[in-house]
Amino acid sequence: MTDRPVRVRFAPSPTGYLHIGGARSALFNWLYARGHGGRFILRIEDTDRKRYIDDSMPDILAGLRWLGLQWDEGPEVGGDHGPYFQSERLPIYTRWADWLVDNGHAYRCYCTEERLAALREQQVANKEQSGYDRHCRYLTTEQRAEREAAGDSYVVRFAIDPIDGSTTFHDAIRGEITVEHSLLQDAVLLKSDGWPTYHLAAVVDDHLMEISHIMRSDEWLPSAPLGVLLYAAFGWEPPVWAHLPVILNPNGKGKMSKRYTLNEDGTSVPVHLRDYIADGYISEAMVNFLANIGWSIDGSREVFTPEEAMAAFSIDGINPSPAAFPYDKLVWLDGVYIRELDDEDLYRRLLPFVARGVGMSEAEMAARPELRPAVPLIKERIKTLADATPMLGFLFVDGPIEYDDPAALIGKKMTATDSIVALDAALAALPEVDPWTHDTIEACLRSLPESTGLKLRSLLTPVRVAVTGSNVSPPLFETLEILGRERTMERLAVARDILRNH
RNA sequence: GCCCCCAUCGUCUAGAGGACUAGGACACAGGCCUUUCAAGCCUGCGACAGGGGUUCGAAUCCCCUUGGGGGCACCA
Repeated sequence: MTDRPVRVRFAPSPTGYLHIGGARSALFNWLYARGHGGRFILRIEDTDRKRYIDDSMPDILAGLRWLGLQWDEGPEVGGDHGPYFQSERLPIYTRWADWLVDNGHAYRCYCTEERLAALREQQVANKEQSGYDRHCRYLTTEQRAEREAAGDSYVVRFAIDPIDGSTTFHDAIRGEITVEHSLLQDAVLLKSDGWPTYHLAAVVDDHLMEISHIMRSDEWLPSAPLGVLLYAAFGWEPPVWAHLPVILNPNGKGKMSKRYTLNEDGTSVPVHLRDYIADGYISEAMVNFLANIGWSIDGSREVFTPEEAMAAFSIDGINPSPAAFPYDKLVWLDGVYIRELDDEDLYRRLLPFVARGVGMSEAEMAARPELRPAVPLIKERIKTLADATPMLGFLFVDGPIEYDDPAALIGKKMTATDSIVALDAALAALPEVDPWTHDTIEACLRSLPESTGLKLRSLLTPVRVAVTGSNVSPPLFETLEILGRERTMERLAVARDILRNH
């Protein structure tokens, strides 16, 4: 069963934005395809018209592309096993549903939703096992004809056989798994609107698209035997099954929700890939990070390329246990990748983030001279692209900057007078600096402690706060060079005056 | 409630009966470096859920308990 050409798929349903867990499933499939000379197929499972969301599909495609998970067949790419939207395959499903009915593996069920609801209610009240009672499975030929003549709507249900049996199949990650048929019910295959349910559509498509390995989320595990039974009823060669462990909330409680979840400290952690993109994580780090959840390249490496991952990836190397989302590691890893970027690359990625952060257009930001030289200064200080804005915002203020708390101008273990002395000294010395470069500035400021009697730290703190508005900043001398002499002098003077009137 | 799955540091993980004094990473703590903050380097803290077996020998195999997760739709 593994000697078939490798063809794997990611089959999202356009009912929401690309979920971080979905992204991981896609990545694992992609890694497997790439590592085994196989094909990675993208199929859109849009058979639920009630939950369909318009901008979901574009988001999913954009997310996969952002991660670099190019699909070999699917939307916008085509392929010879299409169409790749289930909504365009309806005749195929009805045809195979009819085939099952004709061959005694499925039957038409005319039960109304009201009857089903009442049945469920009764079962709950009697504390019986809930599930369809197979009422329509045993209808006589006459009864069926009557229903048909009346034009009653129906669904097609799979006839689980035997009713009291069980099905065992092999999961490539967990080994043998057995499920009692009583849990499976006579599942609906075709809804009354003529559209297929997941069970029918996925099996038919996986077969027709010649999918060799099904790697999908854990939550399908209990119903996997239904798929196995369906393959058997059709007489088709089943694929290799592998159920990926779910990703839990960062606190380990419950799977990552559909929307937002709480971090240990009560802050929210995004669950959609688009939010991570917006927060300034870079794609290379995200791919590496995702590959480390439920799988590892070996016991000692955390950082590796996609090429290394695809070469090493194997299904039986997947850890079967659910994993809490290691958010802190993502932050760290993103910093690692940012530090490895060359300055020009990082500049290009930073541009839109900083522009938006300070309220400029990208064109305006691109025209400003400050950002490019500032990149090497913040490279090892940021964890995400978005971190750059609070760190560099002061460079893009043209007038005087505001100090939330003038007391910040006074360093620890310093007096207001000390700060005024420091600022006056800088104000007096800096005009002499020529040319205005970080090392001439540094030489100038380093000579000041001698005349003022202040320590270098005490001298630089008021200058730093005066110029950047914060006691945390990029390296000061380089910062002053980028800011320019004029704005530097202006801010020092304003700060000194504030302190005098303080 | 019933069914399925899972179980190594706080977290992500390595480990497929002897190489385990249980390795790596994040986080955390301390130190070095230092113009702030980072980055970097060093050190430290820290786990085989519990109980029974099997075996000369168990983190590794089996059983039970406990805990966690998932599933029981005309959703995927």
